[in-house]
Amino acid sequence: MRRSKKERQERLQDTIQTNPFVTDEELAAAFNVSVQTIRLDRMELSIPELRERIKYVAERNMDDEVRSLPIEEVIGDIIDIELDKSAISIFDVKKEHVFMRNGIARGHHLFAQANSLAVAVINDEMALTGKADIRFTRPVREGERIVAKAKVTRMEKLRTMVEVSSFVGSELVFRGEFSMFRAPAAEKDD
Amino acid sequence: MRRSKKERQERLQDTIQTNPFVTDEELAAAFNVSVQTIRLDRMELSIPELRERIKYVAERNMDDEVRSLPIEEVIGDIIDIELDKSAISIFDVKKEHVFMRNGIARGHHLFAQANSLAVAVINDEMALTGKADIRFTRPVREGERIVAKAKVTRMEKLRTMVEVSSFVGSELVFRGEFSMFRAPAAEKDD
DNA sequence: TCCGATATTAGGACTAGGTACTAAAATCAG
DNA sequence: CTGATTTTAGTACCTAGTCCTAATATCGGA
Repeated sequence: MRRSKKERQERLQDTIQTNPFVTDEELAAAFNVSVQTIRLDRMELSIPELRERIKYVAERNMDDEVRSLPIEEVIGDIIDIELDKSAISIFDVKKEHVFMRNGIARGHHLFAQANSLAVAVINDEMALTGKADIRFTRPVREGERIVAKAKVTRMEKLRTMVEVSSFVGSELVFRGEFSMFRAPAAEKDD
Repeated sequence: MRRSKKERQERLQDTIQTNPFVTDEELAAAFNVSVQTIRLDRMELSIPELRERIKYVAERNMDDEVRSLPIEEVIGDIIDIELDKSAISIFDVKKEHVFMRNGIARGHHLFAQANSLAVAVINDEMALTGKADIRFTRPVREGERIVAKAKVTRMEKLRTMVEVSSFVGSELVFRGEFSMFRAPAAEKDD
């Protein structure tokens, strides 16, 4: 064993994540183990086979042209959602999100996460932000994980109010009140 | 012949175009010919096999992801700026900025342009957004050009108020009032 | 109507990149 | 040193094909 099984599996996951097009054979060669070991690893990690991975990526691409607002469009990862009630997403602040000069996250990323979550929580064909009242309460830095919590506070015919609070640990870093328009059907075209 | 070979091949091309995920067997059933005929057709039309098609779509998707994710730098091009007074930037709404299903620009891009401009107009080492009161007055669509105009309305010791109005043509699409903190220089890192 | 050309179908051998399973061998940990 | 864990090996089978040969079906013209 070059390294522990655990480490290999972690790196495997990583490798496949960044390059879903890699075959078991290539992986076996890369990690210097047998193809069967790679397959066992994949099974333990529930990583589908090459063709399924490729298909998944391709399907997501197709969706771009047809389907409705998927999870992929949300900034940050939704970890919990109850439509028209509440939702939680996390967003890891990386180098590309901060000002170079001071390492502080640019406001629009926090806004994007919150706004995105406000859109996602709405249980309708379409949701658009009408108004927003937001407040950045503490700068967020690279490496920090922002947990955004959205709560639907009021639902009217056209307008839905969503309150989003974002935290790093237990500290509030952002708060926003979003007034969302919901459109049950298609166009309100110009 | 159910129909002419020519017609079948045209429809075949069409079918595969809109649904690259279809197998030869499914196509054979659909056109009521044998699988072999479909394969001959594909060959004559130089249409690759299912897996190659899927792979192609998936690869395109990978490219997309790499280029669409980072929201970097100043959002929009600044075309005029007078520090601590006013600034103007333009932002062209492209496919990657809109919701797939309705072609309407996602709010955070408008916010990002405005916020970015509010930061840029501040003549100091550093500027951070403290509060913002924003309003989306009209949906913006793919292909439209947003002109954001920022105006510094009040300057206090720590706080600077910036008003940003964004237009498409002569129509107001977004308005925001930003309360910016300038250069508390956040003692920590760098 | 028959003839040749074109079109279609059938079948076999082979491929990649797997799954699912069994079994043996190697390695680790107490 | 023993028992459990991990790794490797090998088999049969799968899908969605390729490539190739050969037989059959159908059409269009003299």
